[in-house]
Amino acid sequence: MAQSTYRAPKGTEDLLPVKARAWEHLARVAQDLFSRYGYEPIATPLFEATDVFVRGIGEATDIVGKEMYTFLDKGGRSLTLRPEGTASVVRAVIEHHLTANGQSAKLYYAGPMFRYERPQAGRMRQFWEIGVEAIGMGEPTLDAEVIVMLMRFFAAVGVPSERMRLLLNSMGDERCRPAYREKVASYIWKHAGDLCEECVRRAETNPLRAFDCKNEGCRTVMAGAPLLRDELCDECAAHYAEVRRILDAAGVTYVEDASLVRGLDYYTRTVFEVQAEGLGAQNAIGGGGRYDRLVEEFGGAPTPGLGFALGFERTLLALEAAGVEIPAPPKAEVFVARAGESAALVVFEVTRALRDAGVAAEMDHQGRSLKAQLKVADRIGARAVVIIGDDELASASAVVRDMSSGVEERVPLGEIAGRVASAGGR
RNA sequence: GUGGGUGUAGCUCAGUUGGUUAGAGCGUCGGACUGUGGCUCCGAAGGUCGCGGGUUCGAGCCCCGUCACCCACCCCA
Repeated sequence: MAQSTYRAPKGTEDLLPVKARAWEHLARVAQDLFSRYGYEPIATPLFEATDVFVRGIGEATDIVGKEMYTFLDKGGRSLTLRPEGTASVVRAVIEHHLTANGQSAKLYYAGPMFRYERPQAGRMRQFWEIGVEAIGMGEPTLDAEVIVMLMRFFAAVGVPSERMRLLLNSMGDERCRPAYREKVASYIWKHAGDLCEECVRRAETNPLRAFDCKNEGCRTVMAGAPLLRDELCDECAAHYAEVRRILDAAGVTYVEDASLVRGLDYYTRTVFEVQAEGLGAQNAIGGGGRYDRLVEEFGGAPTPGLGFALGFERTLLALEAAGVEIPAPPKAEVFVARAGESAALVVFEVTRALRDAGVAAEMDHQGRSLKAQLKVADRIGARAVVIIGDDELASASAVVRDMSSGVEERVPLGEIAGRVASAGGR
C-alpha cells in the first residue's frame, strides 16, 4: 500500500463517487417524500455551545458522558460537534420563535453527526443522519404520521419489508414515569445480585436503561421487571392506544417492545425504532420518539415535539445486505472524439453545444488516440460517439457512431445536437 | 477504555519447512487493427512486502516493539 502520510481520521470516511451518489440518492428520496408530508428543510450549525447538548440530551447519557467532541474555541467558549440533531433544531426553533403563539414547525435536515466511539461495522465517529422534527403538536395523529413517513422512506429506497421491523413503546410522561422509575429502581436493588454492575449503577442514574442491557442474565432478570405499559397514567395510555389504532388502520405492522428504552433522556410517551438485518452487531437504521418536555427544558414555553433520525451508512448497509442496487445514471450519453490535432476547437464547441442543449456529453482532455477515446466512450456508457477529424472538418460534418449497433453516418455539424438527441437518446 | 483479527502492485489476494530477479486475477496504458469501442491474443508500467529493531550466511515468512485498519464488548444512527 502506498505509504500515504495522511489518512482520513479514524472513524471517518471519504465518500467516493459511487458512495456519494448513493448519499445523494437517499437525500433526494427523503426530500421528495418529506416535503409531500409538509416538512420543510432546516440546517443548523455542525457545532453548538456544549451546554445545548448537555441540557438537551441529558447528563446521564453515554453520549454526553463520553462520546462528545468538545473543544474550546479561541474565545474560550466550550463548543461541541453535534452528536445528534434534535437538540440543535429545538434550540433553533426556540431562538427564532418558530412555535410562538401556537404555531408549529415541521422540519427535516440531513448531515453529519459526531460521536467519539470505537468504530466498527455500522458505527462511525462521523456518521450521517437524515432527521425530522415536528414541534408544537401533541396529537397522536402526528406520532402516526411521522412513523408512517419513516417506514415509507425505507420502503422507497428499497429496504425489503421482510428484512426490517418497527418496534414501538411508550415511555410515559412526567405524571407516570417518576413513579415507574422508582418501581424499576427498587426492582433492580432487589435483584442486584443477579445483575451486572452497570445495571446496578443504572438504578441510580437511569433505571430504565437496564432494559437495554444485552447481558443475558440482566435480560432474564429484567424480563420480570414491572412494565411501564402497566403503569401508564390514563392520558399516556390513551395516547399510546390511539397511536396504535391509527397505525393499525394505516396497515403499518409493528412490534410492541416494553424493553425499548432509547438512550436519550428527552423522550416521553411514544418511542420507536426501526431495525434491519445486515448491520454487523448493530441493528437500528432509524429511531425516534416524542419529547414533550424538551422545549421547556431549553427555557421555552411548554411545547410538545416529536422526531426521528435515520442513518445513511446503516441504511446503505441494509440495502447492500439485501442485494439492492442504487440506480446509477450513465456518466455521459454522448462522447465527442477527436481524430487528429486540427479538430480540437470544433470538438470542444460541439461538446459545449450538446451540453448547452441538455445532453450529457464528454470529450477527451488527455490527448488520447481515437481508439482510446472510443474505449473510454464505451466504458462510460455513451450511447453515441461523434467523431471529428480532418475529413469532417473539410466538409463541416461529423461521423456519428451508434455504439450499440456500430452504424455510422455523416451529419452536418449544425445538426449534431438534434440527431444525437433522437438517435442516440432514450 | 477492553479483547480478537489483519497489514504483500490502483483493487482483490497467492507466496510452499526462512533460500537468490516477490507472483496471479482485475484495472490502467500500449500493440495486433498507421482515423474506430465491446470479444480474443500479445506486451508494458506499477511493489520501501505497514514501520522500527532483533535472530540468521540469508527474513514477505521467525521474535520483540510500534502504527494503522477491521471486527466485537459498551452504546447507538
